[in-house]
Amino acid sequence: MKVRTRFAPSPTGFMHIGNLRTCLYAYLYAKKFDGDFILRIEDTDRERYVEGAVETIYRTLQTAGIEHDEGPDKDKGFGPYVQSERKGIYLEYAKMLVQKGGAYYCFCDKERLESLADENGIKRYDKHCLKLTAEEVAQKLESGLPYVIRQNIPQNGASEYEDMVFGKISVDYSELEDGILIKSDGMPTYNFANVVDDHLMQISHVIRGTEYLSSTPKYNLMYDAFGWERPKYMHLPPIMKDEHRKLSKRFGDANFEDFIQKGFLPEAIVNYIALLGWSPKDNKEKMTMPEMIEEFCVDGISKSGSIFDEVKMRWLNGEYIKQLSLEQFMSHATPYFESSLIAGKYDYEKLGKLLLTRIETFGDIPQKVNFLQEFGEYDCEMYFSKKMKVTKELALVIVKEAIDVWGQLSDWTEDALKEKIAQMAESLSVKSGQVFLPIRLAITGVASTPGGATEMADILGKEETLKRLNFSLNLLQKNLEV
RNA sequence: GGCCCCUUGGUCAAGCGGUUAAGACAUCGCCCUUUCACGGCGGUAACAGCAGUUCAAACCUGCUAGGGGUCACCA
Repeated sequence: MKVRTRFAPSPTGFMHIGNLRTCLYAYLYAKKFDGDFILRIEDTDRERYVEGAVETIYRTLQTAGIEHDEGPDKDKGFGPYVQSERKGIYLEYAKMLVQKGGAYYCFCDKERLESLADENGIKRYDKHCLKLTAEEVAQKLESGLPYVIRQNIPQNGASEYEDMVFGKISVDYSELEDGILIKSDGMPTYNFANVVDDHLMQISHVIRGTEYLSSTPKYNLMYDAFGWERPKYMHLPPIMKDEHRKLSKRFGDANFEDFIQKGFLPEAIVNYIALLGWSPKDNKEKMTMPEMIEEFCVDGISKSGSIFDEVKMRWLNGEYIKQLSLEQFMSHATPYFESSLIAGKYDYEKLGKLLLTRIETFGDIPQKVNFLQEFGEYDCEMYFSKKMKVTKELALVIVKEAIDVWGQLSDWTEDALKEKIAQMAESLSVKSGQVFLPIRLAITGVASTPGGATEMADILGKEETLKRLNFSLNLLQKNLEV
């Protein structure tokens, strides 16, 4: 049988990392077995529908590098792929299920349903309308009474199935409710639509979150009642925000497009989330999509939830950035230079060369380069370095010397600047590191810079460099007087 | 609360009855480097607890604890 998996999001907003991972695994599994990956839009809840959400789904899949074989935009004969456009199909099948005894019409109103609440406030339907005779049902239908169609779950027994990651799952029928299959607005609920669609679309493997783990027996009951073959199930553990909370859309957590905005590379995000809840046999961490497809395997999927760690994703992203060519790097980086304080000033490419190995996300760029524009009072304690044997007193001497020596320099190039530093070190009889450190600090005012003293001086230019050296000289003098 | 499921360092995780219990991120230290980084090397740090099965248990069983999921005319 051909492997066919699907990703079936509901268009209720953006795509968070958890959704994307489910989608990714479904894709990887299908591709691993040369199967089809289908995109289906589950929009049966009209109240939660969010304008533009479908576009977000397409966009996200595309930038993530996940290509669907079938979907609303690619009908391969199993469409429509949007549930709201399949309304008639569900009703037809629901009626069929009623015929087979797997479902029944229910006319109970809200008040009656409310009265069913037990001491815990949990309402369980009491099969009240199952007792209606065919004639009574026909009569009520005729009179235009609002109705729903409910699943008829056996009173006794248990349902069992084999989940690909969790193994044997068994649930007692008594735990299951006669859930609504067709709502009073004629739309199916997820519970019904997913079963009908998965069957009609010949989905072989249902891959979704663990929230469905214990309701799957209900779906199996329907497959059985219809006389359909059950699909294989692969339930995935959740991705957590922290120890207790799941990543949630509602809270605006871990939105894929936000990360792109923050300067993450899509490949890095996809690579990272693939590793949340799954690990390849050889424990390799950095993988391309084809490699993931090759390596993907169910026994590598874990059963417990994993906490989303942005720090590690940043690291991985940094690894991806480091392998970019300067040209590729610049095309990503330029917008971030443009949004920084140095927009329109300085040589982006010169900075880019330095930044390439020094940032983890492109979003780091502004704060790494802002000092070029923003220079003023800073903490003189930074001059003190036990390791380099630098003190504020020594720094003062060196800055003074630099103003003198660099000030006379006409050939403002890195090489020349470097040469002068060597000279200064010699004439002051200190190590060159003891010269570099104070100068770098004096012209930048920050502890960590995208490059060394001469690189920074080169980028700043002679005039600005000298201006800053003088400013720092002053600052140091004042600081030492007190 | 009922039911289903889960539990290896701070985090992601390997492990499938016999291991000095991998690796990665983070953290710490050292080295490299002329300063910022990159890089290299090393350290700290884990089987939730208790019983049982077994010559032998992180791996099997049971209980306890903790955590998650579910119990909608949401998906």
